[in-house]
Amino acid sequence: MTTDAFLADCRARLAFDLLSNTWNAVVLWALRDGPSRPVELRERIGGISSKVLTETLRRLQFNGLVDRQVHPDAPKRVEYRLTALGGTLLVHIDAVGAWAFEYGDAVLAAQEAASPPGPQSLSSCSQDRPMA
Amino acid sequence: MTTDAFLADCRARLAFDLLSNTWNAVVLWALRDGPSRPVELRERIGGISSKVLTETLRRLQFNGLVDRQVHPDAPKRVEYRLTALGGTLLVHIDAVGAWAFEYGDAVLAAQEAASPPGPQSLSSCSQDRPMA
DNA sequence: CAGGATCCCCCAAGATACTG
DNA sequence: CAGTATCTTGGGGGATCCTG
Repeated sequence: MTTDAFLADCRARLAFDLLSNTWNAVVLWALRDGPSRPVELRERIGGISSKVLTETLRRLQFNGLVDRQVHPDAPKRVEYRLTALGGTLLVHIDAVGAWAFEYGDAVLAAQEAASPPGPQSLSSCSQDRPMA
Repeated sequence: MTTDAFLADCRARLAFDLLSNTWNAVVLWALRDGPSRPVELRERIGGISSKVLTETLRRLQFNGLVDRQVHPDAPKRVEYRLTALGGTLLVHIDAVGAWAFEYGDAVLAAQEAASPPGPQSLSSCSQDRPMA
């Protein structure tokens, strides 16, 4: 853990990569309250297209974080749920979510302090999530 | 937290966005052991260009997570350090890093189990970090 | 409703070169 | 060594249409 620590230490990177895209964390978070169907997830999340949701779920599944189940009912019924592994990661995602609740304002304050004088910038929510 | 929970709940999103790019988390992590100069960070991280490092640091600074200090020495000397706010987030990033140490193998196993028969795929590290 | 297939756009991130 | 300026690209992610 001294010189070329990080490249060598790719284990940690692996996890960071897992969270370094727009939807993985959000979708995992959306699965916190139990198995859900895609429609449910979509309305719960908001602003994610069906295509992207599927991609994300498949990606999570590929990494062993999510499990897909098809109930052979009359109208096909699909459910996604966290795997045990996914559950262990969710804990930390939750923690980050909680962090946001506590310090989100501080971040927004810093952003406003940093950005120019622009008077009417305050962001209540919705559209304005400026930069990564 | 019922219907349109997540969009409303943009606080959490704000934090997820903070981690939803390739370098933010890694750089924060690289700052865990105290103030560092860009060169140090670069060699510690590995694989990040000077340009991208600067961009990342500036972005973190913009969000109030990192602090930039210029020592007016003979050869200009710049240091970046975590802010108090950044420290509070680092805790959780650390947790994710630790998670990776514990469950990284499980993820890789899942990946291999999922991908076709391909015999010689085992990834020790280095280049092969397949997908997000 | 689940989720493929397509087309398209944009920008994060890489490479390279230059300044103080 | 710190940082900026350009140019380029890959692919994530949006929109739309179509199927079982």
